[in-house]
Amino acid sequence: MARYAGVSSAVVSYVVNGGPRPVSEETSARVRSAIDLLGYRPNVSARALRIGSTSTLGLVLGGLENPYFTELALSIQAAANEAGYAVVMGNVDRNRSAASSRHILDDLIGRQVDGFLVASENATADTLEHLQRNNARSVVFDAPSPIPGHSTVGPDAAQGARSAVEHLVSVHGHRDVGLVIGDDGRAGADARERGWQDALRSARLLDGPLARADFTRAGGYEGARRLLEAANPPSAVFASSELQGIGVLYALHEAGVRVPEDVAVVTFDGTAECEYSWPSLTVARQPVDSMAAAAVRQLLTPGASHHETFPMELVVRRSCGCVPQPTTG
Amino acid sequence: MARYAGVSSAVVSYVVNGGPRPVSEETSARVRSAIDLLGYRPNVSARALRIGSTSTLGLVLGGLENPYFTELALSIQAAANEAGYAVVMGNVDRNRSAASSRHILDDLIGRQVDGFLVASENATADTLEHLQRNNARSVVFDAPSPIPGHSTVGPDAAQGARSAVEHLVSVHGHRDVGLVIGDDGRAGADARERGWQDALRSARLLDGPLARADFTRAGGYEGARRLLEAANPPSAVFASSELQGIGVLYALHEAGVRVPEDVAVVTFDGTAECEYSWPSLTVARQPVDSMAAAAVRQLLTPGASHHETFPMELVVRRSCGCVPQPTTG
DNA sequence: TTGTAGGCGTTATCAT
DNA sequence: ATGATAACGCCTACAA
Repeated sequence: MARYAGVSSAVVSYVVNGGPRPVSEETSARVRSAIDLLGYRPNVSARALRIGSTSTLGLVLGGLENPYFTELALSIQAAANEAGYAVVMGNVDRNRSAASSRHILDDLIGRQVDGFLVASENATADTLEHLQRNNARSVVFDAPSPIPGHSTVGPDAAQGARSAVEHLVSVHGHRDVGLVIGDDGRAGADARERGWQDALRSARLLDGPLARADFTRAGGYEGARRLLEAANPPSAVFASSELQGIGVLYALHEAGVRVPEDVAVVTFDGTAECEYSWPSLTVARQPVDSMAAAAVRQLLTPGASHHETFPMELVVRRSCGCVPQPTTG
Repeated sequence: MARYAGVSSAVVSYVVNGGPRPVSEETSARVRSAIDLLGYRPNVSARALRIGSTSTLGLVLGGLENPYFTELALSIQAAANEAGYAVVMGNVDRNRSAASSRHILDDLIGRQVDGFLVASENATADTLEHLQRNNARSVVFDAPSPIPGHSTVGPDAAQGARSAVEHLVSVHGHRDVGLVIGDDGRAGADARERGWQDALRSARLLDGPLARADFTRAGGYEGARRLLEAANPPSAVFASSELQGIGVLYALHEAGVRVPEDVAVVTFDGTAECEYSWPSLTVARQPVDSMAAAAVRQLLTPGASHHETFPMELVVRRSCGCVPQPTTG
């Protein structure tokens, strides 16, 4: 006990956290030296027990194998640490069932985390309700749209998608732009799909062909295969997630189709992976850092819940045709 | 307080954790029903304070932007959860200085984690010593070689590298295999470099050209550029990390060099990213799951510290020349 | 400015 | 088989 080191008792508490009461410079110095002499560290469990706060946030997130989510998680980490909070990952297991996700929440609740950061894809009605029942603070990130009664943060996905497709149309003159997108069972519900549509319609073009497949590399591959097998394949493709974009590229290469000469590609998300794909992918990039910071801020500052939206930025690279290819083909 | 719900006191403890003392079936049932009636959850902080254990492991790991480390972290998570432990990430920030990494450790120590999983690249003498001084259990993972007095887990990197280079030599007949590898200041110290050398020498070939660069995509790009600029570039390249392999591919494409026809490539690590690169990368794959499980096991089971090594597996794909290319070039 | 003491929710020991 | 009770380490009135 550090108390024996100096001569004081609860004064050490005052010193450790600029306590509610002032301490004379002299004793304060003595305590501090004793602290790092004895290598004293406040016991977080005891503090948590007393205070009722663990300075810990729970991150509920599946699919960290998607580099976009990895980046998001890292940024959230950084933002949380910045604010003095640690992050414990909500047991993101590969095979997430309803039961397991309930289990995850209960574990985190039991650990007395001060708040929950829930990825949109994990924010089922069930989950949100469970959280509310245990009156836990929470914010949903990567949210495509507001969720009544909950704080949400997300990109302006429609705008991002639109800007990518508009680039294809107005700069490169494509008139037939296909879409590879996920299938959440609600056709047309995805903002990315709307953005793609908007861009085409306001250019007075017909909706291009569309392939629904998983939001994975394999899904992108499969979607592109379907597009290619048509009698009249499109001259450009918008892959609505970077992972799919990578798969699209693979399918195109495998089929001997040149990118961007034969088919141009643009995509959505924008991690490091699509910077070093070949060709490098033109992409509507998510403002990951800003969104992460906003999510943590919303979680930590009291106030009415609302939806916060962030603009996406078009990053132009080779796959749309902007950078000349080497003299290969 | 759940105690008022039933009529008992510490019996609830016995029933919650099959306690050290038996409980009659009748009261046990009464307690259990009270528990989920009141939605009671044991307070982990209090338990930790009393018991001295938090059922939490600290993961000290920089560079999660490398998908190999992401996979490793995920597997460690899974293994830890399996064993009933949560994982809190050791504030992996982008700009890790000595001071910050010390700060990370102290935070984790204060949180009373039951043990530390430290990535080899973060396991500086300083860090290890600090851990020992605070008598914290720890294990170093992704360790290239034993560290006296510490538990370590790592791949048999020399064997993995050798098998990749041997494939190039014996199956595809390459006689001039370049190496792109990191620079840790100790030339020749890396087991991957030794494996590459061994494979060449036992085939009675001369050491190929060698480029040292960062273990990143950009590093691989830069290394490949240097190899290409030589008057006599090699006919094959071993990139000693997957990230570098991706960068090598990019540089080759950009220069209009065909892979694998003009230059073959093999690499090391083996996450999903190199499965969908073009061409897909032949790779010596790390046994991520086994290593993660072993690290957690070593950390949790008492016993003398030792070094545990895991064999790597060669995954053959297109970049070495095994799969015929489409009729493009 | 500093010391004393009570209590946060658990578990474990000691009685009963 | 179960009820009381002390103690884990910290924070914070309150007293000095």
